[in-house]
Amino acid sequence: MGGVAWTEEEDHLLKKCIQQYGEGKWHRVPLLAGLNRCRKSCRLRWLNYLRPNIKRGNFAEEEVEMIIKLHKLLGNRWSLIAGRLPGRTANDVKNYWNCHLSKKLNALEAEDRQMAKDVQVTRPQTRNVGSSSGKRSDQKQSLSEKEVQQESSMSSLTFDVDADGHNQMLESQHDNIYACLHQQGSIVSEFSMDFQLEGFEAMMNGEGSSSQWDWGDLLLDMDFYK
DNA sequence: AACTTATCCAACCGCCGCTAC
DNA sequence: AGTAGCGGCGGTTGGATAAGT
Repeated sequence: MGGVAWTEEEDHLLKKCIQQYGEGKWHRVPLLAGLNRCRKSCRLRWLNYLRPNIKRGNFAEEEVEMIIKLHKLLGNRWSLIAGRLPGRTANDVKNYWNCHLSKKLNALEAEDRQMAKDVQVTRPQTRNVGSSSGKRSDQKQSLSEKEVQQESSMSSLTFDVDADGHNQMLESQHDNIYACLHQQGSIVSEFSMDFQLEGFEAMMNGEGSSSQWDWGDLLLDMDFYK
């Protein structure tokens, strides 16, 4: 293990403390519980091991598929991904990804790249980007707190993209992303998810490992959520 | 059976953003 | 505006165990 393993006695003390005082106030937990552990260790032990309804054991096929899809959308934002998998912790998801999926997917991606060499790919171009732009986060940083509050209360982003005779619409309101692909007035497929807007914006700005994300990926994901 | 190597996963560490002062 | 304290997050570590030779 990467540190000193927790004993049953320590687990019992921590559980008792949380039951008595509730979650939060982690800085006080070591003192209240009488544990010789730092606040972070206590929090982690509770979240990853002692919390009720934690699912242990192998990941189901549906869970693995979900992780792959979400990782494509969100990158290494394990807590957000775990939030979509009841009973799974961010640490579990991260470990599973690092041990099982990253190698597997790297191999698959290498294969894809090889195949894509001979294929000309046309990506949809953003035509109308409502209140959001590529520099949205920079703009937001320069806004006053009041302005940010006003903006976030409106937060509706609409994107209208033409590609191959299809209209693609992506809309974000608060914590929800809605996307649909329609042709000749009728919806071909729809996609809806309740992510935090901030995370979505980060993706749009190409921050972090999510920079791989693009319209094509989203449309691919729509199939999954049909 | 004994040893080596690979894999798994709980725990730790350092950083970040937020809040209060 | 600057700073300290906090919760939270992702990356990394290293001991336990399984698999291979």
